[in-house]
Amino acid sequence: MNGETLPGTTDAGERRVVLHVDMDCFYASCERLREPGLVGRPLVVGMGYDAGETHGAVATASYEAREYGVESAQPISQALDNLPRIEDEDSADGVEGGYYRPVDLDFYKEVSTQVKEVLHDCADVVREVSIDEAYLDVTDRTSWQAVADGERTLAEGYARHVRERIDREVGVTASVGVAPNMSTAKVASDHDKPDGLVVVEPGAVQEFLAPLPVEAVHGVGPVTARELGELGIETAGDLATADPTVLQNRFGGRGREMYDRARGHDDREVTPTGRPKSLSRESAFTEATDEAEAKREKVRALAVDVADRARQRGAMYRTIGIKVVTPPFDVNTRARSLPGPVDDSDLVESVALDLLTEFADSEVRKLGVRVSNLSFAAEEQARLDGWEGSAEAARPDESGQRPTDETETNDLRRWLDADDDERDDSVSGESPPGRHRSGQASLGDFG
DNA sequence: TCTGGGGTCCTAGGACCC
DNA sequence: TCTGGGGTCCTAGGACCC
Repeated sequence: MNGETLPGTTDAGERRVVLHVDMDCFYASCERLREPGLVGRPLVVGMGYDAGETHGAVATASYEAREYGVESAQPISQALDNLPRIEDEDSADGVEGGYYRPVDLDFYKEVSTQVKEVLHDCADVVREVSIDEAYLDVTDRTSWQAVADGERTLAEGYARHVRERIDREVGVTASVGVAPNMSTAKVASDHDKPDGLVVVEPGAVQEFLAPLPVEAVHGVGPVTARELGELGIETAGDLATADPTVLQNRFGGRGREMYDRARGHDDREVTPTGRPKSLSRESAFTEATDEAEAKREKVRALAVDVADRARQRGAMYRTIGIKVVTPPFDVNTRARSLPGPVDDSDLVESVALDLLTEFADSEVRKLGVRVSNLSFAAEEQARLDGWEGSAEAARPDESGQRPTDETETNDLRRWLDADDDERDDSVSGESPPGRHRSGQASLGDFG
């Protein structure tokens, strides 16, 4: 192409080549990797499911299982109605039924790591979205240039190569969407699953999107789709030709966003995966309970879990919250922010339990604990070193701890020591002590 | 059909400050 | 006495995604 651009692609952004890689029913593929006998059979992987049980929900169903009406997020009990479990797997040949396995996230993460290694090898910038999904910017590795037969592009060949490498080196299949921007690539990868490859060239974006239902647009879920339907907007094409002012008035910032997406406009850069914003753990009761000690026990366990995970990832948190799901399915959240970032399991536990007291008498079906307002020690330290301009001030002393402001330290100490009533007063009355600047606050630091 | 676990981003109101 | 507006932080909830 000698550096020329196709008609209608004068916009520099249109020359980008973005891949969206979406692993096909990933959990099921992982199970088949270590249990090849499951290949070609209906397979259901259940979350909160134990072998032989009926509780939990479907995390992933293989395409063979989907034929029976088993869907993601379905209760296992319902999946079993649609697809009876094969009880005697050793003599299951020719027997009608499905195979059920509990989720084994650690194993799936190992497989995911192998896939991500291939992806990072194939692209300069990789944004990992989840365990089984990523965006790649491969503009510097390929282009939209047509190859010999004029019907394909270099980009398509490159995407094919990425897919084949994943299959060959890891042994699982992926669907790949190729487009000049992220949102279109995402829709493209969804368009032909499993084992699909859909290429949307810069000049063909609107034409590709127009006939799709609005739900195909990333960010449009069931609630928004229903509201759009009331406005007579059924397809992405309808959305693309709707009045953006009307959309904005009705949906706020999201309105403009879905309008742009439906038109195939998306100038977001593919940026590498960032730090998490929050960490949480949640767990459901087999049956809703109003028993206070059972609830407290669960919250304690979740708190310890979350705090552990935060520590493993080097995260400190300034906000601790709980989630309480009451029947029929009401989600309540409560949160409390601390004066400074901490890394303290006991504190997560005590704050979470304190927040739970409001629900002491409630019937509860599910509980969660979350930490947010995260900061990461190494990063924070580097930033502070830069900002404060004084490496001396920020350097850890011999005990490995950084010098801290004494007033703030005492304030935080007092805040932490205060019993609930006092703390409530200090939070709602006088303002709590100022944010702890060092970014290193930990209960242990003040003992 | 009584609904699993982990996230993200946005909105809206109130407190508080200038 | 009545009268403003802007900005930030916090909490709670909602929609969405995988």
